[in-house]
Amino acid sequence: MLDDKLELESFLPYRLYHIADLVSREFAKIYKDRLGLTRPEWRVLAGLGQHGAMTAKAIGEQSAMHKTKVSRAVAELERRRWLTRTPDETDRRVEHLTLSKAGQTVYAEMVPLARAFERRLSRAMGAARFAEFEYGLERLETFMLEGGLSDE
Amino acid sequence: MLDDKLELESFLPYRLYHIADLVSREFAKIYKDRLGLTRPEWRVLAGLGQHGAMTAKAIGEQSAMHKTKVSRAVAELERRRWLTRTPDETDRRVEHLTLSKAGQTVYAEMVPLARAFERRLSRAMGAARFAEFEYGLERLETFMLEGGLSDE
DNA sequence: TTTCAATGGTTACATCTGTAACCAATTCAG
DNA sequence: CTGAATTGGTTACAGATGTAACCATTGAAA
Repeated sequence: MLDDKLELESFLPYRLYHIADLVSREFAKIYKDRLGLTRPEWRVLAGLGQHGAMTAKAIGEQSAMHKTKVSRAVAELERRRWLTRTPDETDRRVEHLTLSKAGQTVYAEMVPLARAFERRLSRAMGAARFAEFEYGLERLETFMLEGGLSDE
Repeated sequence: MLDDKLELESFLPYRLYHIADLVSREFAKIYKDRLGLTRPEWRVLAGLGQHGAMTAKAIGEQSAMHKTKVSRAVAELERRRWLTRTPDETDRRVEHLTLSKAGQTVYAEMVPLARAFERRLSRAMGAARFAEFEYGLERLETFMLEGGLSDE
């Protein structure tokens, strides 16, 4: 290929972002339709369902969301009574968030949707290639979080 | 793993999106710092540099951007005199966009930055794994654009 | 022709996101 | 202790994005 041109379609950062976006939107369509969740709300629910009780800060860390995003998603889920806040006994800045019964029900619906979606992807790629791909992501993530930052 | 819980950190759509975001932001930092470009502007420039002259519509198709995003990025690049518009001879709705001299200079600066960044990723993953990973993306993309849509 | 649907592109509006400022509570240093 | 710096969390504001409405032009049908 010519050295003074760049083929956008095969440039990895572009490709990666584009495809991630396709996948994410496609999946979001599913849970938005059936459960009325936005992506941040889905993630909060996923965190609480998985861990039982978390602070807003912990949710942000686990799911890579900005604290304002978490704050807003939590407020909305609380409004729908899918979670409740419990003040921490010893540190009154902190609130522990837990899913309500209703929230647990929604979580129980969202898990199989997620599994099914992932299974579709895995099948489309082939299980072996899927695993290999996940490992590639692993490497990429490690690199980005560690060394990637400094110029070469 | 328990069947009624989902491990967010290893859920592919989440992982994929998160890592794509990391990569994209990291790369954006570079060209924003050095060239003062937003992501949509970078993509428009990439399209024009690669193809010479395009309509706004074609740019949107090549780089997977909504037409309003393209419209705004083009307006900004025009304001900086990095591209010019030429009305189509036969269809007066259409404008052909081309890089100005200044625009070509910026393009010439952005290409090596892109290559260098991609090379860093490739090196971090190992060339073989990188290629395998690209192929995985390929499969994923095909699936999303074709069959992925219908419920299983 | 004349009319009506479709197309390239821009703009108005609502929504979402991040930055920064903020509040209350807590911790740490002197 | 007391005051400054830190932390969990919310909110105000500004910027980016998508949806929908729009304008001008073209194509197709009657």
